[in-house]
Amino acid sequence: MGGPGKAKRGIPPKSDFNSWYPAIVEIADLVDKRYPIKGMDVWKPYGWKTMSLIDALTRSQMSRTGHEEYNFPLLVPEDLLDKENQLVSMLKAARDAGVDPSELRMGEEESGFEKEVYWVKHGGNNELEVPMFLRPTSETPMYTMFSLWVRSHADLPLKTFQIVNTFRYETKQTRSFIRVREIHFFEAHTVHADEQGATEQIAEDAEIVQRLLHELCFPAIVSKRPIWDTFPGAWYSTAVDAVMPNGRTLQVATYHHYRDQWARAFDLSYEDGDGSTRYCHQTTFGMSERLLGAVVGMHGDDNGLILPPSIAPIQVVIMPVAAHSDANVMPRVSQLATHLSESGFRVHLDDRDLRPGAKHYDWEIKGVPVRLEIGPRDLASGNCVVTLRTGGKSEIPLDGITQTMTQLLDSVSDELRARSHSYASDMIHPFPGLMHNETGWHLQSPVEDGIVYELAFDGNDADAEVLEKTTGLTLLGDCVTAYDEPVDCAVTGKPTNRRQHLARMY
RNA sequence: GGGCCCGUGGGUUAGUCUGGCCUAUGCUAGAUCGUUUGGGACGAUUUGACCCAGGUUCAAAUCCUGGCGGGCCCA
Repeated sequence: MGGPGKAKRGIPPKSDFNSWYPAIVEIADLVDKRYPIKGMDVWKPYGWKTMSLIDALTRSQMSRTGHEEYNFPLLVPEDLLDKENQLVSMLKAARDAGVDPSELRMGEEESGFEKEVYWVKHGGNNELEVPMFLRPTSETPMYTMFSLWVRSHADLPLKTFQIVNTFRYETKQTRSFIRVREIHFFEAHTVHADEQGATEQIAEDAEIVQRLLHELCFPAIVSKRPIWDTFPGAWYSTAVDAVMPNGRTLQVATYHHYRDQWARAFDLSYEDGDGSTRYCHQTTFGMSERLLGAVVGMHGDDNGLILPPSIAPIQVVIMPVAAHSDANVMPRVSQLATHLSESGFRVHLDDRDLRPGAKHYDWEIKGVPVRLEIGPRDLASGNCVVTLRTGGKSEIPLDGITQTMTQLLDSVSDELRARSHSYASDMIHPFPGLMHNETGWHLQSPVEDGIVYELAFDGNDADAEVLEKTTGLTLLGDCVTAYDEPVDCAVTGKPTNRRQHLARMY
């Protein structure tokens, strides 16, 4: 039998997030994890459509802001890495010369991506003279070409993007959409005449992210990463972190201001109006299927996914009810499906010969925002029965159904935003504070699992390590919304407006 | 980087410690037929598994070694 309280298709409760998440991505038919390579899932049609709709939102933002889509090769010859290494050592020299050593974290990687790339060393049976690697990101291949394309100030700004697969040889535990080896990656790369142009681009990126988050219906913490977490070659990096239900943060987007550091390494320069040669300034903006991971984690519940209407492959599922008892039901239902579909909604007609309950559960697991049913009773009354995935069931008139549908979908989006905003802010608590005595630094009260802590922090790297060591958490960096009034720094005690967060990161 | 655990039909699970009675259990999913159908239907029939390679042994799902795959914890 199985009453209402029973486990449904083996979905663990969402409160057990570490079990719920991996189960739901497969039960909802987003991916199949059984492909025999760790961290490489098969995208199934439902998951791929959802991701494609996220990509479509991204593409529309790119088009609105004048970026053009490119598609660069997957393979990169090894010798191009030399330029990247050159850049890293240049930066290191610059740091050693001019940067306060307290801002540097010891034992930093010098080799960049080298340890986490996949190598192609053979062509057929022959060993390649120049080995190639699979792109972990596309700075190297793209900037090689940019330096050929950019000649004069008239070529600038160059605003490009691509949505491609990138590869990283992860050795840590992988999770669908969150930590994978083949990454479905969006990367925008722009080239500007000067620092100001690049800075404006960063502001545009920030705005694009906010628009996307609005459509995906969840909030995020936007922080300028600490120096030691800055992307190699970047002047500074800004990261967008979603707070997942278990309190861990998930970095869903980053944008980097490179100034002219990469341009110097790749000899990317242009002739200015006055005939002088200048180095370009660049930015990068990256996102991935982690956006989908955040959507899944943020909105789902014990019954399955809940997809925001903006990216739901099926926005409304229509099903006949008791069609066996009235031959007029089916024609009416398919007519309605056609009507809604022609009005621009993503519609699915579920005319499978199953009992209604079985269908209901199917579409709940898949997170379809609106379900619409028509049976003999509705035929008589001119109504249909509407159920929202966020809750609530009502009868509505079939007259004016397209306007009603728009409102219903909007109300689902609004409800998702309200839920995720209140949930995320519930998970952010004030930092309990530190005290110092002869045995060192101690927390004034222990940190809880699954909580993101907010604090004022104005210290250097050594101070940050105190925070990270005592809490076991990671500092996200300077939140873009600072405190209005100065607050005492959690370590140094100096008043500061710098608002930061400590969290366990994915 | 260090430590620990696991691998049985599509999914999940019993059996592994103590080798034989395993021709491998339950649930779920799948197939066929019939009865059903406004929130997970029922009956009958049926398909389907010991990760791979070695080793120990009269005998290996079970013990040993390695590989591959998966998971957990700590820095």
